[in-house]
Amino acid sequence: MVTVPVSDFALAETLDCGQAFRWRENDGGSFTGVAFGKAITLSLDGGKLTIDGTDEDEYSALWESYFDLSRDYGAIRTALSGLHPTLRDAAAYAPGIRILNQDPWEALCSFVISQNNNIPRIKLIIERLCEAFGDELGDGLYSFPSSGTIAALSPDDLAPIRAGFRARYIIDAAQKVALGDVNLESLRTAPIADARAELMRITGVGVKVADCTLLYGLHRLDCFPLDVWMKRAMTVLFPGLTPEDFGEYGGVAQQYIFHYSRMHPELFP
DNA sequence: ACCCAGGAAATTC
DNA sequence: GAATTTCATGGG
Repeated sequence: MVTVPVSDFALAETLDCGQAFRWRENDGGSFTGVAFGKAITLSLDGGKLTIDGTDEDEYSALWESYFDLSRDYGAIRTALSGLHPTLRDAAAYAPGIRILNQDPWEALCSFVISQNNNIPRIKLIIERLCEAFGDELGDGLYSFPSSGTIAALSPDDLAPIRAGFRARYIIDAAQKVALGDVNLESLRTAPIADARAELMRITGVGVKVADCTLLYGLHRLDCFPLDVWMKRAMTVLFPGLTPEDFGEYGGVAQQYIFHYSRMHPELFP
């Protein structure tokens, strides 16, 4: 168990805003989930974050980075708020959002599953994937299966998770990652256009899934994924602006806007 | 029986 | 090449 002071961080805003799919809210507002093969429970009380299921060493090596706790999101929010009044409103609506440092393979696989799908069902498919092919961690929790594990499967093997037409996409992604044909780690520093093109060599990965992988899996904070919600939001709330106009922290802006738009569907008749 | 879902591939024009 | 159709599944 570890307790640390935090600011600009809210559990529900960060863990249930569509960037990660494996965190569940418990009674009382704590969250339980699995990342990098470790299960933890988080609670936040008066600016103090408590993580149950870890220790100081693991916190420093993993969770501080996973939750991006050493970055000054207050400063990012201030900078973004000056760009556009509606962006200021969106950032003020959920000021506790942080962009997670997820495992790149998990992010890639999750956003392949996300295509033409809705968030509740995305979560169900991913949970079935983990339960069937991940390692059991106790308490009904499972790790996300490695690319090597999935690479050895056939579409028939994946039938029980009911991913539909995405099954063969999942397998192609796993094979390219497991064989090193696509080197995810090299995409942390590659020029963003090259990184996107490399990901799009995978069947089932287009611009949107590639950008989500770069932002949520490789922490490329300038990536600005455009899904159906964001396209609507750009047309209605930010006419004339492009993703590039949001700058080096465009990905953070994107997440503020995505969450704000999803919580205010009445803005989009 | 519709329609849609954090899209992308396959087909058609 | 750009526009349209199809893809598998579940929920409303």
